[in-house]
Amino acid sequence: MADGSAVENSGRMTADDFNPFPDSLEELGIEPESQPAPQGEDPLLADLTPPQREAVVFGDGALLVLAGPGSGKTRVITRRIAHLVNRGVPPWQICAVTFTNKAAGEMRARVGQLLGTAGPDAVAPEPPRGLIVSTFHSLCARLLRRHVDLLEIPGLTPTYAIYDMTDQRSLMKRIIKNAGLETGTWSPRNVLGAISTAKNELMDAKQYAQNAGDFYTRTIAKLYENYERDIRRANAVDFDDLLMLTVRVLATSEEARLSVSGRFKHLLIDEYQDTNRAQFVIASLIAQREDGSRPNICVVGDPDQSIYGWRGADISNILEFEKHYPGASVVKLGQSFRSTQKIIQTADELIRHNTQRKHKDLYTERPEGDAINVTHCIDERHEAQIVGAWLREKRDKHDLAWGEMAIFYRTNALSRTLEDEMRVTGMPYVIARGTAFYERGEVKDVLAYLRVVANPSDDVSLRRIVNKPTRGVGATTLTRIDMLATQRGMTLMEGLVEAAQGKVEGVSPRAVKALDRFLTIMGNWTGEGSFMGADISSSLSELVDRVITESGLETHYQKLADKHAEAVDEDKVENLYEVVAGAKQFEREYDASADMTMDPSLGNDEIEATIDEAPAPPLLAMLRAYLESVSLVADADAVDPTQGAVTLMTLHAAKGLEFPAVAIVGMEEGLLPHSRSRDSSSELEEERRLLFVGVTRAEDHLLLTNARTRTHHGMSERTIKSQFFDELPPAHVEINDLAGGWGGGTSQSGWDTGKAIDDGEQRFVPDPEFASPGDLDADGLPAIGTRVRHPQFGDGVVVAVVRGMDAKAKIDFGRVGVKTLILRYARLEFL
DNA sequence: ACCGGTGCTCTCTAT
DNA sequence: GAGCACCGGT
Repeated sequence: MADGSAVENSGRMTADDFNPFPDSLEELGIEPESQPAPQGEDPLLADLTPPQREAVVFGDGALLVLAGPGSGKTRVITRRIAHLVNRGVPPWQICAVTFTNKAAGEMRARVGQLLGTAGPDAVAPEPPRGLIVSTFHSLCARLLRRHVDLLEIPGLTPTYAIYDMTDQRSLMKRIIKNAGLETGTWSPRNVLGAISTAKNELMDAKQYAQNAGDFYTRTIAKLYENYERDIRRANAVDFDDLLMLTVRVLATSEEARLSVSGRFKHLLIDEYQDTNRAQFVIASLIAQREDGSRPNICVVGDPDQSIYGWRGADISNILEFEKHYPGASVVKLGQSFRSTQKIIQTADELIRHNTQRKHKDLYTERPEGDAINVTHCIDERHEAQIVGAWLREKRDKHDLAWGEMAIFYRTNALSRTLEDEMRVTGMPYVIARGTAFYERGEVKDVLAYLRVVANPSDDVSLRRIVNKPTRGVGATTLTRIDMLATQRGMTLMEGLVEAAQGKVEGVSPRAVKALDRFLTIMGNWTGEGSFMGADISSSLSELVDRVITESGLETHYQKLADKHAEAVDEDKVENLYEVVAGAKQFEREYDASADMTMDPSLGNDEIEATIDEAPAPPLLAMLRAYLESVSLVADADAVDPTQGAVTLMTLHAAKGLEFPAVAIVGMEEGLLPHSRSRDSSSELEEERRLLFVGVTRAEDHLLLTNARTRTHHGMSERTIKSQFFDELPPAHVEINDLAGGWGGGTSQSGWDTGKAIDDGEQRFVPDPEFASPGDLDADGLPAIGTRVRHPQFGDGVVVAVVRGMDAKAKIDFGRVGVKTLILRYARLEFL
């Protein structure tokens, strides 16, 4: 990768965790682990510390590994898997669960390497066939696909779609409106949040309704019921359903549970501190032994790195593991092989400020290392420049590659300024946002077509494409059909079929014709539903290719590009073909056996046979598997240190990774800790753990920055530096104040600038360096803190500025309050 | 039915 | 600063 080019890392998911093995492990950025072992000693154990070794060789039963950051937990899991296989456990009886597809892929590659007897010029050894290394959601999607019929939920079949947040919102929005409620007071986001929490605690709509007392929860209960009704009618499940319905399958069907628990004799779970109630139950049900013997369950995690409480993660799963599994053994790994002493001690000092925690000693034998660099910056652009300069210095002076550095932030919105800076200065960068590619409109269009092909009931996808490209089926037509369909309890697709036959009143002849054409195209792809028609594509990528051309999407986007002649529109056409390419790659890498062996009717011999030679899957099965893998792509899957670029990502996505140099930006009250955690000490502690995770990703160099003013809501606002700065050990920190001092303490909560100004705190006294009278910037806008006089409101202070055509300033006029004025019109006098 | 413009709202993390 | 609902012109 040449300097100056930004890498667009789509993180396009291929055959998810099937077998995308690279030619060499170095390509994946994985260091070969095996080292020459002393004669006679097991090479799997040779370079391990005593506690690591204990965890690897631990026999049957329950094992909890409490692993501090950088203590080699991935190493322990992979060695343990390899050790089990060497001990004679058939690989297909082992199931390991990780947090991301990426982590699963790497773990599988490492196990393959450990077990391979490859000589110097042999190709990279493959992991043992049949070994399952997967994420909870992938595993559940696959299990559910095989067993869903056992649930006997009307409308839910193995071709179900997986609805992401956008799909859910669009569905919920319609439900709220249909219920006669305002989407303002009842925001889809909040309603779905409540439903998600309920599902994570395994509470279905009925149970939720039974517990609903007040008006608010009763309304949510009603919406929950309607949501369930509609998502089932669409033959779809959401992310939480994948877990909840898997629990239901395993809990209600003896056959399903026995087929899973009978197969997986060893269960290993990574990042156990982030499991929720549903995941805990799934693990218990899989691990449960029929003969009453002790479950072979090995969980690895670190309570101090629990950062998904907001998503239902229940830290007591790991804290009370010994209670759940009496007689469980515990191994503690406290020694870090990753970070320098200063970084470890800084992280340790920080996390000690959490009161709700069991202390764990962290230590390292690595060198003392550099001091942690804390730099206070003027604004976010300055901050981006500082980070850029710091990274460049790391490359020049410490000989680091771009791929060995990363920038973390609390919210995705912060990436923009950093991107701009890196583009301008020609520093190669990658944003770890695996879902980004699939969030593009044109890509969603193609996928929506494919989803409807696989599952005609998929209401949300059908609405998206029925008139895209425009074919004369407008809002009026659709409303008519929708009303009829709802009345008769049909799916929207069934309504369209009626309408195309001219059976729906109020649908114009023109629209009837358009619908007929639309349905004919769809029918051609699916072989009229049989998926085996004469005119049907034989391969997945061929189908995708046909969908793009025959739907009219290609022409539509090509016309757009011709009309505007802009790169953005050209990209859209390119992206359509990228989907075809992705499908082709999926085809090549898809291992059907992983799906086939989930069949509960298979005996051990049959599983072995299927693993050895899985039959080619029919097109529909292939399409399902492809859509499923696409739905389950995670942002962190896009992390690839071999791309020769600096990686930008959220602190959440950084979990489990490590880099020689790490910069964490936006260390401000309201951002880190986030404003939403202000009123809750447990949430504040989670914010602290989030920073702890970020800090402990660093091997050698760490930079922490904040900006004195930051653009927020399109407004430039004054900030307060993060209270976490005060929790770092001064001896290890080197402070670099480039923002000209910070008036006032950090203990005040005052993220809202307007409110804070009203309390007259000293910190808002304009800094002379920035608020010198009449001080205007390059855009002719007053700096924050500038004193102004208004003929009507009197004297005031600029507290925020909005750039753009109609530049506005938020001005605090004391008694009169804070006003937002359009600078062009405001009769302002600068003092 | 479609398209472009304007004005409004809400703004975290993510499988 | 983006996504959206709404409105008026074609």
